[in-house]
Amino acid sequence: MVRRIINEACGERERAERRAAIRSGRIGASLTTGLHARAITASRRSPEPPCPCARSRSRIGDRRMRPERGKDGTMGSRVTAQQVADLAGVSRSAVSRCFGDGQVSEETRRRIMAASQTLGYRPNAIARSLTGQNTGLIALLLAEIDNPYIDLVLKKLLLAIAEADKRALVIPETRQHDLTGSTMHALDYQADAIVVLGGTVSDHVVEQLRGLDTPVFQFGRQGGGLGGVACDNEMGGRMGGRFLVQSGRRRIAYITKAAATDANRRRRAGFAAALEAAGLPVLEGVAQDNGFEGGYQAATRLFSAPEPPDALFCFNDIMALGALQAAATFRLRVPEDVAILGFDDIPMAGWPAFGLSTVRPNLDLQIGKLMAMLLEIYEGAPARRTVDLVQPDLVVRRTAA
Amino acid sequence: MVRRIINEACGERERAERRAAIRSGRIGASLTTGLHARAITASRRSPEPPCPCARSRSRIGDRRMRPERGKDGTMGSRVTAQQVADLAGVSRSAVSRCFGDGQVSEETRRRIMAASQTLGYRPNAIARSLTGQNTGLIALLLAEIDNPYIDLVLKKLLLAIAEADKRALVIPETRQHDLTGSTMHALDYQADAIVVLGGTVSDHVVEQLRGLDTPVFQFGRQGGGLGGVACDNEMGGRMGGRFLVQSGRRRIAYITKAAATDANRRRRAGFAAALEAAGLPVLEGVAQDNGFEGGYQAATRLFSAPEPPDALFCFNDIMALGALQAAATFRLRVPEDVAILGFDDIPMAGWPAFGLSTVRPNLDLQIGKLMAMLLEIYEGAPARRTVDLVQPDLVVRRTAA
DNA sequence: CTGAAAGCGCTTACAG
DNA sequence: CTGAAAGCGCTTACAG
Repeated sequence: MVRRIINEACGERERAERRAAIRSGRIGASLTTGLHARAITASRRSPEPPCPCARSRSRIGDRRMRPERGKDGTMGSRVTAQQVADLAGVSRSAVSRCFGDGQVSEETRRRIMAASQTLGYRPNAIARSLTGQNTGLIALLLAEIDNPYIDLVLKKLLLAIAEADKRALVIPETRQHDLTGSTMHALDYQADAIVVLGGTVSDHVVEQLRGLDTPVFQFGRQGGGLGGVACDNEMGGRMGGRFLVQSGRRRIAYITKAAATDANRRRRAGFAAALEAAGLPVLEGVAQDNGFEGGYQAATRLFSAPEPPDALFCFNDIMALGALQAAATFRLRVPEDVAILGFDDIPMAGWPAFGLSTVRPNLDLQIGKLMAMLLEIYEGAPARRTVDLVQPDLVVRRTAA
Repeated sequence: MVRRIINEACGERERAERRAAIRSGRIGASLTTGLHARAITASRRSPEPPCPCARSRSRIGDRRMRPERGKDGTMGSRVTAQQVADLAGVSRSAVSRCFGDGQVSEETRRRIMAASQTLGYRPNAIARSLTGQNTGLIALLLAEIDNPYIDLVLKKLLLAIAEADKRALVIPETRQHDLTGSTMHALDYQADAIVVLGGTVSDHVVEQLRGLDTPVFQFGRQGGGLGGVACDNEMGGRMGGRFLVQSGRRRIAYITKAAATDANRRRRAGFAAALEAAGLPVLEGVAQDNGFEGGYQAATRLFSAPEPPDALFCFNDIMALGALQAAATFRLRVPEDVAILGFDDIPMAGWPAFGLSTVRPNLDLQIGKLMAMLLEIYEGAPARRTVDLVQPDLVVRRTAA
């Protein structure tokens, strides 16, 4: 055992005296006394001879080279709970309880709120995170950064997270099979959960993420033992295939990039099943990429064949738009000569210029389910391990009817 | 003065003894001794009779209901610097220095790195933020959430921020004239800087942000006394106008939504100046919105007039695409009958389907300049107060030549 | 180069 | 309901 002598108690005593004074009405809790309170605090912090902490304080105060108080009287976020406590004549604990979910008397709450108002106090979320139950941060791992569908997902998710009063730490992950150092750093912020957006990330990365002690969810991706939500891609493929078959098409092609992402495999499987049920083969349309050019070129190749297809089902809308352009180049009438069907229902698909028929994932429902899973962990529930599949809708516009 | 007796020193002594043992070679710094070290730590934390902190610890340990050690041997991020220090036989300070920019001897660094490796230690960024110079967080205030150009900006900025080893806290701001509570909360995370993306946010919001003690920058917006970067919109407007004039157009319209955003005002001013220099008037094309439909309808109205324009300069590419569609509806040849010019050069503009001529902001240069400003504040420089204008380029494709 | 101590701004049992 | 104390996981002068 060792005894240590701590000399900050004088400040404590001053504070207690002041509290008594405020309560007895000898001093009012006004801005003026607030300044007074600050003077007391300061004297506590740097007794003569000036103690080391004074040096340290000023350095930190300096670090952003801004005054403690804004020119317009609003305070910067440097006001601390102690300052509020001093001005209100209560303890720091009371202030904490008042801003947290603790019990505070009406009178105390009133004083604290008034003081906070005056000083412009807002609790430091970082300090809160260090000691509290959670950080309020949700890390969004953006795997497919140039997928316009993911753009949509990201925006809706950002809105939903803000709505739930959480914060989004957005991390662009440029590697597919490993985590970048930048991502690792972002993960050091103790996010309450991680959401992997998009289907291109490898199972290995998912495995790495599972090694962390943070719940991980996936959006638009299945497998890897992670919970999450996804569009029922197989169902979507089946819906598309069935629709084309029923509208009398016989030479039906599926256009996609060769790479076997999970979403692609499933859409294709459902599609193939639908054609097979009708005794039809799947014509192959291989694209260089999953973008406009890819769709354009794959369709061009198909249209140049001796027996061109009478229907195209494209892995996504952008490719379908490329295919649409190819059809125009070949002077094919859409949908009379060739039906074109996309997937995703990006905003552009609905533009009158295109009138693209497509399979629309129920994005809002997916986001809703994901948010529910996310919020469950704040209730102390263990992270889900299953992927919730959400059924898409067929949107019939002009390009396939 | 008050004397306080602190009983944690026993743990300290044990630690010191152990350090000596490790150094003298009596114990090796292996995984096994690592577990041993943890046992010591544990005994320090809960001496018999079990002290209160044991309770508190277990609660916090429980809070995520995960074991201290993953099934595959990887550690969760719950390993602390103290554990590494114990295993390496050094002080917590040494570990901190090793992961920070402090001075550490080669041997010490080796031991610490080995121990960290074994335990899977990564410094807790939140704790670091609380005590360190900065948080490494950059708040991105996303004002125009459905502007596809801002999508592009956001992605590039996310990449640049990750590249600079900073983290992006992305905040969707749905209100134009005030900050939402959600945004206020996000700002409580002590971001090192705030970047306002997009031009639609009001000066009042900018004023509120300036009240915080965090440097604020703006992207694609001028005024309000905030530093930042923006496309030289006036110059862009002038380039567009001059180009149309020089290609022989005489009845030139400017299409935009009536609302007077800053970018709109400037583009229009430059454009009008170019036409005026040629003695030409600006034909007005008023749109409902700044999207595809808006462009389509405004163009439709212009084409229906007794003397339709022979050139359209649109506020942005999406509107220009709408106008292009309107031209097709009117069976107008582009560019022979009517030239169409956009602004932004979104990826779609370059698709062969459109071949949209447009004014291209130099996005990479803008991002580069913004990042430079952002990084300056980490050097202790005061936030810049001026907006750097970056000159755009004219991209001539098929719709105006 | 190194360790002990103090501190960052909060929260949370604990004991009134 | 309230305050004093301990603690969250780090960093950083300070004094060797």
